Amino acid sequence: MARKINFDPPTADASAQRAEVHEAAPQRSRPLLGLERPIKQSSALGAISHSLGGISEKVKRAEEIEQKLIEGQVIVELDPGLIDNSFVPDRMEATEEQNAAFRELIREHGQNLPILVRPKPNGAERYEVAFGHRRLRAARELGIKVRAVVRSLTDEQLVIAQGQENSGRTDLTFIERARFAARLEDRKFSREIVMASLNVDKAALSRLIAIATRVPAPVIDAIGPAPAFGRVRWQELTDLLERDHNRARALEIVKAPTFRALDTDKRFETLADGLREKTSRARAETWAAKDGTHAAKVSRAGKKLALIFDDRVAPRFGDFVRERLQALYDEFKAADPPA
DNA sequence: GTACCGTGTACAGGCGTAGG
DNA sequence: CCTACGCCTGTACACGGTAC
Repeated sequence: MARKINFDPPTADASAQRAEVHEAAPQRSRPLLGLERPIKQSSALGAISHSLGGISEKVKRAEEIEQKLIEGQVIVELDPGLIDNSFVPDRMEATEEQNAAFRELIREHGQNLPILVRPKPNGAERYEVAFGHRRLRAARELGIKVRAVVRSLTDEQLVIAQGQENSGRTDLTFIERARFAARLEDRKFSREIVMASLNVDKAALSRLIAIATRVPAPVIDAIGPAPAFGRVRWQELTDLLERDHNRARALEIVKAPTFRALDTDKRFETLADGLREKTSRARAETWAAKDGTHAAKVSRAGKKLALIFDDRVAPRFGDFVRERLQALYDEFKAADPPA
């Protein structure tokens, strides 16, 4: 299990730096409307590391992470127009139905949990969201203020907060996580940071990045988040894409209007099926004897090779071969002994 | 040579679902 | 309701490459 990273600097002046962070948000002269409700001063971010072990429900865990991140901070109401999305996107675009449902939830019950933003590092009078993208979007669309906690965060802290919140909630699909990891890697974040952000170990991170970079971006975009498919199926698709001319074929398949009309999981399945068919057909060949009889078919799929005998073409030839498998195997071993 | 890192493979456990 | 099954996820471990 990868550990959570501690946001507090491990130096002797950690408390001084924390105090600075706490003061930073209220001091900035930004058009902050609405309430300013100090909760309590505490070692908010650092506490994440110690408190999540026994909580089983994912949503509770995500909320706990959020609580720790916003604990001790001032909640303000911000104009969504002043807030930009994270510089590293994570979630793929939700469907309009999902957005509408979430919007209605906010409209009816209000925004219970604040989002986390940081002042833009370039000094402009704008903010950048670490987590709460959906709440922000809903507020934008409803034309209402969004309740937010403002913290000064480094780039590393921002992506860790963003990633850990998503990991806790597990509402990012495998490919969304893979993309997020690859984007962080692209931006030269250390493996340490990316591992902490996604809450994965180095092996898992390696797989995430490998898949996100080996599958062409247009293919991922065309498939979408595919929530029904995890690491194994994406790995399989990645392998399929790297065989023969499957890459070009995949790009053709995803362009088709009929493909785009499917939902995201169906798109994944359709593409995988299409590439599998192509692979097996391309590798199936007929073996012809010297007398011209098409006595067997050889079909290769991945690491498996199948021989198919047709009794109508070469009666009993299949049984003949089967009875001699041991002799063939012995001959094979003698000719090609293991190293 | 040793330590570390990234990668790939195999396996076990958990979870959801279909079928009896 | 129980069981079998398939799939996803986390983990352990081995291997190759690289830095020291």
